[in-house]
Amino acid sequence: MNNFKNLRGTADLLPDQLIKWQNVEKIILEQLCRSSVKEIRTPIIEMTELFMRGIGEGTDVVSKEMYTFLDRGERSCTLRPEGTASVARALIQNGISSKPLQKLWYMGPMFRYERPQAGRQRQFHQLGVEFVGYESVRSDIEIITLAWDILEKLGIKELNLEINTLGDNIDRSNFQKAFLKWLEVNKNSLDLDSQKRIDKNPLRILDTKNVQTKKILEDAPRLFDFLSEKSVQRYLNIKEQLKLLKIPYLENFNLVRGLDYYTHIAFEITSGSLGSQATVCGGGRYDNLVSQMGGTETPAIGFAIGLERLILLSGNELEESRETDIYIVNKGNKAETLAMKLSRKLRNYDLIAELDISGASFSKQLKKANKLKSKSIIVIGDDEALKNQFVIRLFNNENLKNMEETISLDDAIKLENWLEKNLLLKRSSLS
RNA sequence: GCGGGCGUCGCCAAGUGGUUAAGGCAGCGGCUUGUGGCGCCGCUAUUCGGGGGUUCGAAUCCCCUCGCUCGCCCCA
Repeated sequence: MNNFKNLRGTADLLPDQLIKWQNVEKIILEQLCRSSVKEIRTPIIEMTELFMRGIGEGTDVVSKEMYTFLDRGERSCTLRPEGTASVARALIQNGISSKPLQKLWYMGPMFRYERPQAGRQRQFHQLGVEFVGYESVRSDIEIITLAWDILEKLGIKELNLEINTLGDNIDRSNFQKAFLKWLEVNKNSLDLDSQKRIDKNPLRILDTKNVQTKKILEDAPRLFDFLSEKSVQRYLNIKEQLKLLKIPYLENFNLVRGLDYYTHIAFEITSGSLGSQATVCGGGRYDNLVSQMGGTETPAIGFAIGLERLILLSGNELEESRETDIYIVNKGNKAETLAMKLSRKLRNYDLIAELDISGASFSKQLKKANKLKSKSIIVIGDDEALKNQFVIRLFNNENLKNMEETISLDDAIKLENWLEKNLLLKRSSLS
């Protein structure tokens, strides 16, 4: 067993699985298109510095999960762990002030160096959507609605939307001061993990999973009490609009999220049926990221959906692929040439026409057609080829001996009539 | 980084110290070289993740190692 294997935490996606992926992606893309969100593609590797500054050095993602290496020029490079920082970089670099309002999406692989487990891999895929330049509450709502609708269009049930607000920078630093004071007093009652976070990233202590710490935190100062009037109003406004749109949500004051750049609204959509990796979508507002990275002051909001988890949640009705319309059985020199010409012709009708190129016997080719559940077959041997003809026949299991028809290669009308009658080909698609 | 579980054919899977390692699915060939469902017949692991040890003898016991998987942390 000295064969090659894929790297830990990576996965091959085989043709059978990809049917579902493609169907899911198609539904997503349609919804994005209808919402007038445009695609952006950025490189999957960036200089390490970008993520350290963009995401924050104190975050878990940066401090212990980055897939980082030196390239041949000794530059530190990192496989992107998420998309937002790259998008911000790309916009700044390409002149954000000339296009101050942009609704963007991207889809592709992301990398996080962690121990893999159910619903978590080192290479995984995300759909990300970013509304850049938008600061209104309506853009918050539009983003949440878009995420919600995509999940709904995919037929996913039993989802929970959790929301929280983190306020703006000033709110947060006011809270942090008070919180740190409280932490000093209560430090020793916290679990070890949380103690370590006091210096690195105190906010994250809020969403600890440690039951003991959770209980103690109940007496800690609350971020919400430190919000300015304006921030509170903003949050109340969001809740009101969600109610108007009948999008159910839960408030979770401990929802902090792992990336440093969030401000105001933060949200997650989770599903109980995903096991311990419950989050399928996470997002929030990041009004300071662009300016922090050297761009002009630009508010923005976005979310990311984990595609692997999404696939896990979507129903198996999405596993069905388009069936073969016509399987072309052919053998013999003349027949093979004719079959090639014919297959190209048929594909112009937007039919799935599979040309058998195995060279196997007629019997084998027919068995293959049967296994593929092809709706119809065409048979061409040299006998037919000599007369420039082929035999076409419906191919279903109820009637073994279906009526077949012999058609001349040049008789387009007869062929089209047959296709229209038997394969429900629409006249309008004929060319 | 830390815990638990598991590694027998492409996939599922029996075997738990004794001559040739069940079976099913898939694949290939045939019955039927030019006409498909079903059926029947045959083929497909000198080898049990890898290495070492114990033993007359190991897939089965011991040690090491690698891999997978689930959970913790965190996230998509």
